[in-house]
Amino acid sequence: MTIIEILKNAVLESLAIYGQSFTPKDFQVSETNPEFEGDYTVILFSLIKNLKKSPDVLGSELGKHIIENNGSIFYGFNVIKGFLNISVTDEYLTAFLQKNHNHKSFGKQQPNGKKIMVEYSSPNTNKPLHLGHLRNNFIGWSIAEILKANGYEVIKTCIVNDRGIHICKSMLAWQLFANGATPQSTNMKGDHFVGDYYVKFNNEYKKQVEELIQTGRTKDEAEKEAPLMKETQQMLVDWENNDAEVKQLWKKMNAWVYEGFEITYKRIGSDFDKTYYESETYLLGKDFVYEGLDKGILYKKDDESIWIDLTENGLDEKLVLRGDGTSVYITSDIGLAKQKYEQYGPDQSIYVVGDEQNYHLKVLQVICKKLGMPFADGIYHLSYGMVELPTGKMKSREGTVVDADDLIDEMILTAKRHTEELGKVKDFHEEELQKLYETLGLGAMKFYLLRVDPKKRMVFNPEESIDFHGFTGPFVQYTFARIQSVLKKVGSLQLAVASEQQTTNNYPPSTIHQLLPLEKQLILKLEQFSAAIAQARDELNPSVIANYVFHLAKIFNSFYTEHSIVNAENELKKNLRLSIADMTANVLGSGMQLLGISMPDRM
RNA sequence: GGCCCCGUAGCUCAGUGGAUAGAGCAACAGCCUUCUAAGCUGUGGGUCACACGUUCGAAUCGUGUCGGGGUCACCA
Repeated sequence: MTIIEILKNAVLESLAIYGQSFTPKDFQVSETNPEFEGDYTVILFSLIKNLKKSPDVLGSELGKHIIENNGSIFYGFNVIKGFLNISVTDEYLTAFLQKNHNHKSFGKQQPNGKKIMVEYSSPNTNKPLHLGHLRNNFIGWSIAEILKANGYEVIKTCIVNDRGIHICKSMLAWQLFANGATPQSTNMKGDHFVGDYYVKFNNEYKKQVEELIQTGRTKDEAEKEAPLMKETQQMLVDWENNDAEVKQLWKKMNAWVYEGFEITYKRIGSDFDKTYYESETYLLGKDFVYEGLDKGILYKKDDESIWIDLTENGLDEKLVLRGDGTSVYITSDIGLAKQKYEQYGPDQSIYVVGDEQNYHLKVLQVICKKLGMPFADGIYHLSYGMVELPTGKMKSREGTVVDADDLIDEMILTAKRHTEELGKVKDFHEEELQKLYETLGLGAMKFYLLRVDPKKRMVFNPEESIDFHGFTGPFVQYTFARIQSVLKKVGSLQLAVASEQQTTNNYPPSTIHQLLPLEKQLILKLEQFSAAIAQARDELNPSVIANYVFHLAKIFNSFYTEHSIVNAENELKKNLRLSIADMTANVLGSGMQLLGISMPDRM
């Protein structure tokens, strides 16, 4: 149990003396504002109405009662206006520290038997990944880790959008303009190579449309009649008819893209337990359409197309099958959702998808519900905001995207520059250096993208490079490296002995009441780690963890500057501070691991 | 136009019913003979878009206005 939970229970027990029943939701407990004495605060306003007591009287009575019955945990209180401020005893905190400082998985929950699927990443195979994909990947990966830390079994999945008209565009452009060039012959990364042909297509297509408009066509007509568009559509038809030549080209170009993606995914540490390919799933979902038709949930229009009416849900009428019997996006998505459920039987299925698809995901869930799918209620759209540039949205077609590979390179280079300027690791071998640059560069980038609430849009300014100071990944990594340095200096042997002494022989009573403010603050903060993990799960929000580790590191750095660990006043203090340092490093390490960020021992 | 999201310091963001609204960056002033200065300490910086309302108490909840974005495809 956390201290806040203990305090809440203590309040409830104390309230029982008034003969009324209360629940934990009837009052709030928060951290005490630093300007007042105390560690945690019970807010009394919501209670005084029912009890018809003044805040002062209620606060005093509660405070007294809580301390009488929980003397080993709480020791002093004051009541100011409607706030009851209570202090936590040093005994409790030191005992907590002794018990947990060496506990590597502190804060994490035991398996709870529930299974959650997390779908993220979902790239298109016609262009390389950009900054928006990075945000998606980092959020998805981190959410999976956070769920695991809360005891869930997690299956990470990815649906690759490897077919459709947009894929044919780059295929056609390659056929027309490449003269047989390959990633090898041009020495390019496969996904970038293919992406360039997608851009090429759009440029040429635009020219054709403009020419047609000059001959007097409307924009709509021109867009439909442009030869490139007609050829693309023909190619899609050929693809669906299993035309050998088209399929072969498709396979060849997709292989190039996968090769490129593989490199990027490996660098950023994204991985999946199961990858679905749209080319294999796009035909799914037709069976339920005919079922739904029989049940009268769906209806057919004159042109044989099949629809569902969602107007009673505040949505529109939605097409689920074209007149020619082919699927649309929503149909295969429902089919895939069903397949995922049949294959893995998750209790919940989280879709990490951009907020521009809010409507689509809403429709998906509503249709599944109407069709009586058992997994409908478990669908959850983790809707994250777009990464925008100061000039607005990133648009592939206008070349205003921040390329993922470029950004990663730049981050690693910046890490290298900082490291060389500081010159602290001159004894590192080339391989160690390279690893360090990656750890720091990726750490900075992941932290930057995860420290913001996923739901919110965020602005990235390419002119200002991502920082390595302040509220950043490297700041937390630096704190960790400093601790490692201290622990190394003392030697792991001594630390082991120290912790053994502490658990077998308690501190003499005369010394335990003397935690210094920063020591106490740190232990209190460490104690809140499990609450942070739980909050991150409740909100499906990695930024909770980013904020937590930053604040912990911040307090530690103040402590580190203020008090010497190795040259502490006496052996007891030294052991205490070593335990604090050790536990801080452990918690920073597991917190950052939840964000997909690794820690260097030196930097 | 309908529906949805957002508006907090110069910039990027926390805070979503509690005490005098916080960080980081940027600016300025200090701190390395002592465990890593990618650090620490301090200063300045706010009409929480605006108005009205609910409440003992509102950045937080409600209504309206203004501003920004998304979406409303037989694209994915």
